[in-house]
Amino acid sequence: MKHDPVARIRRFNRAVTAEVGALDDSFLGRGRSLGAARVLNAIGHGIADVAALRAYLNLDSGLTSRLLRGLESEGLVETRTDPADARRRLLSLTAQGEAEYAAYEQLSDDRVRDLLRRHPKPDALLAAMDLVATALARDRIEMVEMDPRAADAVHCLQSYYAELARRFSQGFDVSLSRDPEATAMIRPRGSFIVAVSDGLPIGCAGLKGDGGKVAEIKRMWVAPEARGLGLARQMMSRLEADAAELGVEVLRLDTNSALPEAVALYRNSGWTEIERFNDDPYPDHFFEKRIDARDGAPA
Amino acid sequence: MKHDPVARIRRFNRAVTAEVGALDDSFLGRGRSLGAARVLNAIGHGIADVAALRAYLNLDSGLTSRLLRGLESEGLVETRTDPADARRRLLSLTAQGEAEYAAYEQLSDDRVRDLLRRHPKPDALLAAMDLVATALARDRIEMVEMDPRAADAVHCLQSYYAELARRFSQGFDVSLSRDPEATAMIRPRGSFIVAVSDGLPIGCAGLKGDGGKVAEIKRMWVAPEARGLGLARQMMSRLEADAAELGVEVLRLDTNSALPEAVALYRNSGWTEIERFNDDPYPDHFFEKRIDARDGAPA
DNA sequence: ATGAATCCCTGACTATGGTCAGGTATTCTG
DNA sequence: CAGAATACCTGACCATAGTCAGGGATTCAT
Repeated sequence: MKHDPVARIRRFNRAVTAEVGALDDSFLGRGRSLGAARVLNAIGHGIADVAALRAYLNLDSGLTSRLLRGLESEGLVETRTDPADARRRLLSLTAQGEAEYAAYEQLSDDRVRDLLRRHPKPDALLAAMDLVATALARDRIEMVEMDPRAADAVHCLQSYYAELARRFSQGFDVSLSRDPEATAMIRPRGSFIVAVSDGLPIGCAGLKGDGGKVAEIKRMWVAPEARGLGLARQMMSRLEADAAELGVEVLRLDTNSALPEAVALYRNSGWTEIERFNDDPYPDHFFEKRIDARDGAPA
Repeated sequence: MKHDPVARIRRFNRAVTAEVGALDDSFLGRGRSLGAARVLNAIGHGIADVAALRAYLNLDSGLTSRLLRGLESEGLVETRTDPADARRRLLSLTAQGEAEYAAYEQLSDDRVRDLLRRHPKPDALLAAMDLVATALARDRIEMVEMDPRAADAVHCLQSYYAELARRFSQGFDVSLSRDPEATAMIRPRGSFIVAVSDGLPIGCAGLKGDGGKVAEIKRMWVAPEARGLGLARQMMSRLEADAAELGVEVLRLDTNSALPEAVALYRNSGWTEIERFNDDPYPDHFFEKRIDARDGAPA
């Protein structure tokens, strides 16, 4: 078969390899080796010491030193010993290094913008790229606990509200819903989890507590390109563990039949349907789950 | 902005680079350098002489020779001089080479199958990959004239029929439509064009003639992931040139209002709407275009 | 305070990919 | 048929990426 999945993915690989190669070549056009360019970029991206640089680029210690010496002698990078630990060395770009870094960024930005500008459906292209990137990097998805007011969290919450507005026939207005105050989803009262795939936030879920034995799960959302990977379940079990740690014994949540995937998830992961427990206008399904107190850290 | 298009595409690049790198590493696990592995694979894929190999892998003549000598001394590749031109050398795999080639194929197939098997929506993933690959390779789309019974052409035609069946409220049955005989779309009576992006056929269009001054455009189709790139227009102008070469003076075509993109294309590219000229049950719009006789090759 | 661990460096070495200048055999062109 | 062009090869050379052993400075642990 000529148009089977394997042939299609190989075609994808060839296209993408050619693209990456072309970008590398344009980097080479700036007269520096790829290794040196990668180091310069890493430092520009905020890698601040030699150990972090080695880990980030997966380089041998000797090679790292040599590349750094090269960039130093070009006047692009400065090193100084870490005042906190004189064995360590801190890295920074000189003014000239910043300029070179900006030039590299420009090269890659130009390619990206050109690709998008020339495409008839840039949004569809971006969505497709997100889908592929998430699929390829699915083993490297991280669950990060953060303040729900942090940028990545806000990004997820806004996507969540936008999706509700799309799905609910009557629309959705956050102010009408019982918006949990941020501090109720921060320790010691609760917690907030964001699923991050290589820097891009692709899902969130919050545990809203008041210090008592009952807490609520709120704001469960997974980006469209990441659905089906079991992320909701993972975030949920993470929140259950957090709840156990915080001494919570009963979890509750409300949801809406316009979100059938969510209702199905709760039904088959140990939740029992209960009576309405609030007067929020949007939800029409209510669930409860009793959790085992685990060996959580004492408050 | 953190979630802007540039950041998303860079994330895509990182994910894909990591994937390509991992595949290269697994190739390296077979104890051969990447260059040698690439040569072995190219020969396995049917590259049959040294010049084609150089062009395909974009290698220097000296390097090519050295890699070939290496593979020869390992007993994986055989070379013999081309009987038709004794300066040329023909390449082939030995039995052992075939086995090694199959092992490399297996490595890459395994990764692909694993990716698809683990993904919740393999069809969506493949469609996304096709979209990205087509966007990246859009400058390398080829217009190939071929027999409408060739595999790539048949693939396009079947996709076309399937799409009509989906779009027409009454469905679509090829046998009811005036299916042009293949030979009417082959020179000297007509021609058939397939748009190919790195091996994948992504569009087709046929010129159906009878040797006279009037011919018809038939079977214009563009794959969903390639729409908006101007392919239909390109194929059309190619067919017009072919028609001029074949001495055709008037082109006609029929189409259906369920295909508004097509109707719009014809309206704004020099076609005039005319009366129904056949009794095919499906079309409801009919167009005509007078073409200039060019300096086409005399039949 | 002393030995172990760490961080980073240097110097020696290797494999690989890549370039370049010929060189030989063959084919094409007029 | 002579000279130009083509196809492939060899040998010399280079830059880069990468490995490895060891060494100096510093910090940690007991």
